[in-house]
Amino acid sequence: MNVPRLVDHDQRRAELGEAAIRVILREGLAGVTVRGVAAEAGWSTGSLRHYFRNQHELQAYVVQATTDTLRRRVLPRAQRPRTQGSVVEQIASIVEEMLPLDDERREEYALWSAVVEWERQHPPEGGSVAWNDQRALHRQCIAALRGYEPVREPSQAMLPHPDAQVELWAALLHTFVDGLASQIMNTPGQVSAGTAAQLLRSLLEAVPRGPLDDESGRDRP
Amino acid sequence: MNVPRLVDHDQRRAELGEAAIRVILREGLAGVTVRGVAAEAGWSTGSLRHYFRNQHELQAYVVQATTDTLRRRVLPRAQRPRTQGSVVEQIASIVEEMLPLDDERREEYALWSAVVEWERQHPPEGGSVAWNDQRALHRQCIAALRGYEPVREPSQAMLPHPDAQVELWAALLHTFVDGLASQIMNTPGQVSAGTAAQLLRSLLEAVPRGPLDDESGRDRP
DNA sequence: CTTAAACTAGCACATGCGTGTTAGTATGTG
DNA sequence: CACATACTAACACGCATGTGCTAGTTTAAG
Repeated sequence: MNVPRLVDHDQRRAELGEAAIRVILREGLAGVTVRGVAAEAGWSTGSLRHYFRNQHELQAYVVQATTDTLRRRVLPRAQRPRTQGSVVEQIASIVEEMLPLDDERREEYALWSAVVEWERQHPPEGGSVAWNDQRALHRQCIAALRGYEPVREPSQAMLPHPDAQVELWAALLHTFVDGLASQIMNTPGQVSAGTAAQLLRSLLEAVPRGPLDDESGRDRP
Repeated sequence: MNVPRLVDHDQRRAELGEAAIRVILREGLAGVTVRGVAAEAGWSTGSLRHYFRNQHELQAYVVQATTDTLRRRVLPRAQRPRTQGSVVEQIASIVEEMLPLDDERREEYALWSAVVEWERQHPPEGGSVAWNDQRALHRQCIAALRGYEPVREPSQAMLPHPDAQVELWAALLHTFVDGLASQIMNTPGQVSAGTAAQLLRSLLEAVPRGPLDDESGRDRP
């Protein structure tokens, strides 16, 4: 039987995905058009459409690829051990990985925004992936701030923490960080990276310490 | 001398502005196209372009009109006196006027978003009007929470408060409220109006009370 | 080498956009 | 009534988009 050239579809889609991510960084999710991505990848639209039947499929794939990329890049960075500075300083440096404070993280934030935009237009059934990931991260941070050991299995952080104060302050911090990121991007003239970092630390200082925490009075005489 | 029919340009522009606001509510600022607004108003594009030379002029006018409308609608509502409930409850009900908790305020939030989007693309020289208005509101709220009398002149609230803690917590609250609004709109499945209201109250409870406040221990036995 | 299948490149069509132009209409003064 | 002017409606052009279609090219089995 005759068999023609075979192409690894998954690999071609991945190539297209990378081109599409570059387009998102330049023009946002709305710029992810069939023509635009094909041009960015150096293909013709006809070729592209052998791997994505229409724009919707293309965007859906790109959003999925973006989510995976972000999870691989940001979450591990937030989990790398930090030994310097006070507890607040350590937690702050973790949370800052989610904030658009420099070019690299501004790019990542633009990618998160594209995911959020897509999820707003096409609500996923199991709830927002991006939101749940970020909530888990903040939950871990607040738990650490209150003296709890980090969980071993990352999947455990997806579940509510038994300490209700951890849940509450994780929500407060998560909301605050979202607002901080949004203000840095939308009104950079009013909120600089420096003020954002300061505000973050002020909020963390206000988190009530847990009964297990032995550093509550650390900086006081 | 012959004088043809005269039309009140300002009034026509205002008519167009109202149509454009309806378009923003339906499709966002990007939906404010010459054709789209003309159709919404029941005009032809040719007529519309006698009052707005191009799309930029149209959008600039609409953003200005929207800002004015919002200032007239939201700010006074936040200033109406509240006598029931604890201080936290009173402040919460003021701040909630800024949150997209019901259909009316969701509409207003969509309009604010359009203003922010415009200001991001065309940064105003004196800083973001929307941002400064909101910061002043939150400053007033925190000041009240710490026992200060409300200022007489609304323009005074645009200046920093002498109490540094007021400035700090106004910034924290402002950021938090922005995040809350963004989460309600972007991930409504995760953050409902009810949880948002609860989170707001939890944050307000955490604001340190000022030396002038005589209600600090109000709810304690 | 032949050939069937997979792939590629490009074109065509319909739609929607901003904007410029132009013919036609309404209106108030003379 | 006549007319100059403001206004209205419609069209035309160029551009970008999504999507369907088709002729040509590559590849590997027979």
